[in-house]
Amino acid sequence: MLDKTYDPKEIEARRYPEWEAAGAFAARPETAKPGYCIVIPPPNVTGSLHMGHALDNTLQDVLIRWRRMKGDDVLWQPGTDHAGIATQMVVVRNLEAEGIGLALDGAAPGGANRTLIDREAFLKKVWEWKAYSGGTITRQLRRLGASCDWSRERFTMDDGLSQAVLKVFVDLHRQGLIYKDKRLVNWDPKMLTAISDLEVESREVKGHLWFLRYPIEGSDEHIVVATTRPETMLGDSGIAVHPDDPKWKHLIGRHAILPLVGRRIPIVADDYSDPEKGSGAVKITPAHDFNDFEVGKRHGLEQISVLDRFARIAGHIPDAYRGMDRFEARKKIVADLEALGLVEKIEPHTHQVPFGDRGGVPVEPYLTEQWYVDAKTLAQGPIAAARDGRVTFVPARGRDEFFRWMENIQPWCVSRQLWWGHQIPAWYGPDRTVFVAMSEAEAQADARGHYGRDVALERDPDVLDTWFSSALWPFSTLGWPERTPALAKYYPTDVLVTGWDILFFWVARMMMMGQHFMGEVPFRTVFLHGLVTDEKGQKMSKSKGNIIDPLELIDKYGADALRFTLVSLAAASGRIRLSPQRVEGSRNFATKLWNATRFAQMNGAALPAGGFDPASARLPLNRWVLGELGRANRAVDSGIAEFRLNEAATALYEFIWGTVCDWYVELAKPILQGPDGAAKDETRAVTALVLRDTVKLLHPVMPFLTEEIWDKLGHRAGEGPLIGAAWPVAPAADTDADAELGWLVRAISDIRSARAELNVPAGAKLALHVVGSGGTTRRRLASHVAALERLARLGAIDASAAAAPSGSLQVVIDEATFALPVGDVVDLAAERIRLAREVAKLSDEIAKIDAKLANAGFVARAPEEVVEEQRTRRGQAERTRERLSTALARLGA
RNA sequence: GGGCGCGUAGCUCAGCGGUAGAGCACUGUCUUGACAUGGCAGUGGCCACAGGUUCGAUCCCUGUCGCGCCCA
Repeated sequence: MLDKTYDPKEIEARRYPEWEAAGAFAARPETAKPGYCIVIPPPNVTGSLHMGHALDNTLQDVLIRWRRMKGDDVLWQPGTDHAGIATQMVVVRNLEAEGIGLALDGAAPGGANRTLIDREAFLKKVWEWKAYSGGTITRQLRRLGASCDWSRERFTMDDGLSQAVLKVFVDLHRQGLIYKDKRLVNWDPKMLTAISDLEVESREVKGHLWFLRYPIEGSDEHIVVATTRPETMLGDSGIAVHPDDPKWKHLIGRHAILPLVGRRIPIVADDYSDPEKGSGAVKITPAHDFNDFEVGKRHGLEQISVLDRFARIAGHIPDAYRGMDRFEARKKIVADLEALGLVEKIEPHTHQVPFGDRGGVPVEPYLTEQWYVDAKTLAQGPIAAARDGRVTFVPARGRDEFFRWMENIQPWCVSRQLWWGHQIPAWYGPDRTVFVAMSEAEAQADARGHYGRDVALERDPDVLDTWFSSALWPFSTLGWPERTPALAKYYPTDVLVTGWDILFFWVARMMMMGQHFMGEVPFRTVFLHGLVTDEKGQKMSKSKGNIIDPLELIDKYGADALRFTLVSLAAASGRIRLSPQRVEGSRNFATKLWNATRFAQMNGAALPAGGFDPASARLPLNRWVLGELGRANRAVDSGIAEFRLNEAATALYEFIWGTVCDWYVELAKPILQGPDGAAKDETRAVTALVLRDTVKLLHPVMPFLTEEIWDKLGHRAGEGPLIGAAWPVAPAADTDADAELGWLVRAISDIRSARAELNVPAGAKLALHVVGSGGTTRRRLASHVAALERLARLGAIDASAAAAPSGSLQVVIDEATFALPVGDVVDLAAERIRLAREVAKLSDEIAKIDAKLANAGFVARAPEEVVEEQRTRRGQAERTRERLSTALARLGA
């Protein structure tokens, strides 16, 4: 017997290790079963589970568990990525606490007795950290119930995956698709590395707009430029004005003399300048601004770097500023210009400033040599695949977003100035000739061929962007470059589940690499979901303090409740507002099923030894619920198959709570608690069957609860754990049984409504006199007498009364009028009002339908069945209204 | 500024050409042998606004207003 209350904590702690130990999550590539594969979007090894992970992985687990039950050989490939910057930061911070720093060129010496460690020693520390703390998030995924094949867990820095990274880099380089270039990058002056667009976040900053006057050469005139970054003026190499700007166009072709520096810089015409903004003239600093870089290229302007990698003033600049921090320099430069009378005005100005999301300081556009991937060329395959449907997006508009990005793609900067990551396999000769090779030995051989002798080679110190290795994830995790059986069976994978936010950064890159190296798309479907926010729709963030921790919700309500909630909300477009209240509701749903199971157990629900064929059920009640089970089965199945997981959740909720608990269980009580016999045997069998299949249907969404019930119902003994059970067959519906139970539900509901409305005491048993009943009604009354008595609180039933007793409450069900004498328990005036309102409601409906039918266009053009339906509805309403009017008349005016 | 999405019950959201739905909240009532983490019955909606297409529009089209996201 089940405990009185459902305790998710205890169940979940017990069930997961059981599954894992039994190998229930393991893929079996050697079997003949068709393969189904999802690769996990690898979380950062430094990460811990947040709500976004909870959603993403719940959706994946639903798909995986469902396909597993449908008979596929599923592989949910788990793992983590090495998160270059994040991990290096974490470890550096830990080392700092121990008084250890990195022996980086130019690193601040820090405290006097600080130890500096070299690259090799540092990497050892990182691996030590990983061994100790790197498993946090995978442990947390287990608490969520994720049925990943942990025996195949991968890490982007593993030997195999590193081998894949090497090969990809070397191959792309040989194919001319990786090259070195000097361009502007997002430079993090705190982390001292280039970072990707993804690692940059715009923050709104209250700053100023400085209007600076630059003297025009050979004249007393000045040109006024507006800038948010006066300190970069040291690197100005031109001024742009709009070609049609009446204020400045006369200066086009002239030169200005850069204050403080004395450089002669040209004034050029470029429609990048907006005459409406600022002063209409823009100072151009090609080495320190992405837009200026482009403008500079168009006009052949010099690229003058005036910052070093710490964002200190450096280069060909007046010595007065040398070595100053960029923000100090800003103050001094503005003060110096003011002293010269060259500051026209200063306006407060709010603007977007790019910050490094790890370092937390403003990112500097910085001119450096870096390694680039020719993304434009690699994007052609993915664009074609999305166009011809080899890859589909859910929802479909993901495809348009994908095109927009892919068609405007920029070269991808893949080098990072870090120690933790895949070191770039490039070696430089004494004259900086570069040799890219799989190993130092190969590079040496190449160098010997080039120079005609052995030379000393120096390896490129940089590492690759973490996304570079993540891009290979769908095939590197399956063993590539080895041709493993797993690779053969599971590539292309089936679905990639992720948020909109990394569609470009990750999905696009996996497609580029997958198609280039495997010749096939990495996945068939990209399933995109929204961002989880708090209940006010605010993005969760530490600084706002509105983070809802999934683990806290799991502790409080259970993983199943959290999963059910997330799946229910998965259709919400854009963002998913999660409130603990909603999770509480899902926990209540779990409790409801738990208690229905208790009821079944207490009433001897069990499948007969030889099994039970649903088609053999005789009782309309049982035939009806089996039909409903079949409908629920199809709704859940198609909901998951078509990625409308919220519809699957709704179907489960309605079936379990609305159909089974509210009606089937209640209607079955008289039988189960009545005399022994065929009806009782059948109902016990059907109850058991419904419950057995229900937990199967619910299992992908609520795995723990269902596994527990499955076990407690005794199925585990014969059939093994639920996780490995087969998806149930949907029983057929029976229209006669549907009609009969529909009638019964209507009769009970209508009687209950009337009673409640007239304040008939809940416990009062009323006699029922059915007037005008036809044969079907009389037969139905006879077979459901016990249910009616119990659920509608009735006493004696007269199925074919000649007339309604005076002082009756009256309810019309089809052709019959159900009269329930209430005597003086009830105020009959209230009943008259109630009936009159019912009549009025029907009259309204009839009038509406009449207006439709009177419309010649409707009758002529609407489909015949729609018109017919209106006529039928009108007829029914009319007949019901007549009977209600008669009932009303019977009460006297 | 460019692109996209969203305005449906008090709140959070489904639905998306032919009778407006759910959860939560709220009201009344019930300690009935599965369940008070519950039962039963209710209240609550010019489906943002204005045009258009259509026999018919919450749903399709156009515009307006409001909100959000992404890219500049």
